[in-house]
Amino acid sequence: MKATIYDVAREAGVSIAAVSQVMNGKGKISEERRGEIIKIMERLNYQPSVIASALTGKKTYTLGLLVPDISNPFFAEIARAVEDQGHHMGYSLVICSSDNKDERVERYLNLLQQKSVDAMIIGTGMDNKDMLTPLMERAIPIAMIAREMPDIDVHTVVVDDFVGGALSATHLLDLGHRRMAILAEHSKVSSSRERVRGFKSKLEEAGAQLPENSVRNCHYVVADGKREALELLDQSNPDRPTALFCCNDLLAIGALQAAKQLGLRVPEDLSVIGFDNTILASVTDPPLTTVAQPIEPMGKMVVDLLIQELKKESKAKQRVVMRPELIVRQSTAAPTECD
Amino acid sequence: MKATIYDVAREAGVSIAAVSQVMNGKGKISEERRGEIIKIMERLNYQPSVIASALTGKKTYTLGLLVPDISNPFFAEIARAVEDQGHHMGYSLVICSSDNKDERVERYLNLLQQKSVDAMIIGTGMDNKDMLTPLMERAIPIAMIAREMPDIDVHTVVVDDFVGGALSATHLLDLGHRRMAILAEHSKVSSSRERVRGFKSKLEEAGAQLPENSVRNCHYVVADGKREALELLDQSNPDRPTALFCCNDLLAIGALQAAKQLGLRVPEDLSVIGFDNTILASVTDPPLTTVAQPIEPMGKMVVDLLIQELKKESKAKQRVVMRPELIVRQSTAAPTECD
DNA sequence: TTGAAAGCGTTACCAG
DNA sequence: CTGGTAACGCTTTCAA
Repeated sequence: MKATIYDVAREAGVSIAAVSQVMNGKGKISEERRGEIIKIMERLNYQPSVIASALTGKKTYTLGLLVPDISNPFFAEIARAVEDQGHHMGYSLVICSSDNKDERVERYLNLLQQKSVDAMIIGTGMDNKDMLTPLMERAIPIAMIAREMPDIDVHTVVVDDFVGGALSATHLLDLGHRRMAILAEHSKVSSSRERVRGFKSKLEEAGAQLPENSVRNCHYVVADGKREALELLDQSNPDRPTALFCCNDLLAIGALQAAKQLGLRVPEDLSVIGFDNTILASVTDPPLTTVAQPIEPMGKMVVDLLIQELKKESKAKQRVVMRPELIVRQSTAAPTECD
Repeated sequence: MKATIYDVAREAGVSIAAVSQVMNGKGKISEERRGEIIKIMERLNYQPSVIASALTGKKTYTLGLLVPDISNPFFAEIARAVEDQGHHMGYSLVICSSDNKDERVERYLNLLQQKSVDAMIIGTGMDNKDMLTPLMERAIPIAMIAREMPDIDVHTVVVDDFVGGALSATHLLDLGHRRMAILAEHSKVSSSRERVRGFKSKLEEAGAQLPENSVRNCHYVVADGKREALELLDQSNPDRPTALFCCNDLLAIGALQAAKQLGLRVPEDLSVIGFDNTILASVTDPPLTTVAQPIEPMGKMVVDLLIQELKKESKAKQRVVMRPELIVRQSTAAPTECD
């Protein structure tokens, strides 16, 4: 069996208290004893039980990460950034994919609580904001990443989605597009809503108008994006858009596939713009113009915020907004007029 | 504060043992009391502490997943499959990215032990097989996924990598290629070694020969693949290969990028074949011919194997080998002769 | 049926 | 400095 603190104490001929102290560097122990004890710990290959120490009120050194889908490259990249910084600070990560379903969110939230994670990072949307109140009552630090929950006092790390949408609109307008449409995520996703808002606002500024029914809400998967794009690009529609703003790279890929299926060339016949700048954007055909989020800094930041709160070094919840950046690749170009 | 079993007991006017029993459905309790207690638990929003119950010898209901890099789409997809099945069985997942570095593997292995995960899923290679022995001594169930560790008695779920390599070779040979090269992963990765073996064996069967120095070991990132491909495709080389077999999709993407940079058309001037059939393969330019692994069944299988062992329902370690499938897309074609 | 009590492995307080 | 010892929240005998 695994060696316990008792084994070490017995072997060293001291009390468990002494052993505990050398582990935590607390209390006073003679250098001599300390050295001996350490030697014994090594010999026995003693590994203190996180479980036991957590029970006495200490931390579990575990963070929960709730995202819609870890197999979505954007969230996988977020997870990696969070994992790295967490690991760096001595924390490990349990990941949960919610599929944007409230019931799954709730289950996972409960589970993570029962497992006493030290803090929670939430990158998934949810309709019912009350789901977080139990956590807040229990004073479990919470941070949102790439997503917001207004009216709730938690840390938040986001990119300026409004600006990201605006950036895209400006790019498309500059290129000469006037008839555009949007592939948005599920309406419960705050970031997507903001992107749409930013995009529209620039359009209005420029006097351009979105045709009726041209903002499509999709679940965040490729198939949905494709289906909606297919409808939007329906040849029989005289007002067919010349450009599509997609609220994430996956949707953009769906749009690309739809275009290919319809025999539309990108970017000649249709411009497509994505969001997130995941690895996908760099490998598509053609490579995707997209709005980049600074994923790594964002991941690092949430962890820092949370750990700071855990150490009680911080008082107020912070909201940090990072700058998006338009990455122009080859899926956007001036529209070729042919009406 | 959080309600404990004591709160419930006091409120219900019973002993904590009674409460414990209704939670675990053990022992005998009158229906009457049972109902009351349940009511109280709900009223108090009581959530038993996994930590505490784990300390008394029960499980933590947590699985560790060790992969090279969670932001690599292949492993992200694996993680999702594992998470789903785990969640289904009541387990959560802590993920660890090793970057294929033994020191990181070791750190994580220790960490997961200290946190008392119930079992470990390993999808990362390691040089030093002894790292697993402490786990085995402590009887922590281990399963390898998409990777093997010979000489070690653990569950293993892999695709038949040898066959996958052979499939690729056959495809390329049928197309008429004779001069080929390979972009392999780090030599410590068993799956990659097998793929190379399978590929070579078919080549030899056909009397084709790999030129000197044409199996390149790369770390598993795109940049490496590109750099090596650049060398392999060096124009000044009269024996420049007409086809590249890449041991994963990421490497294939690197090859695609190298080809583009050199002005080589794919598949006309160069055929490229990947492995894994991640989402990446379907979106590249051109879409990638690749060998598919049944990721979801594999993820489900490891979890089942492990849980089965945890329940002591199983005796021997199993090794399950699944069938790879060649997915032909547009990155492979007959070579155009021009020597 | 029910409850008292002994752990599980640590931490932390408090006397020596 | 050092060692007892009471928690921590739950499970599990063992009596009653």
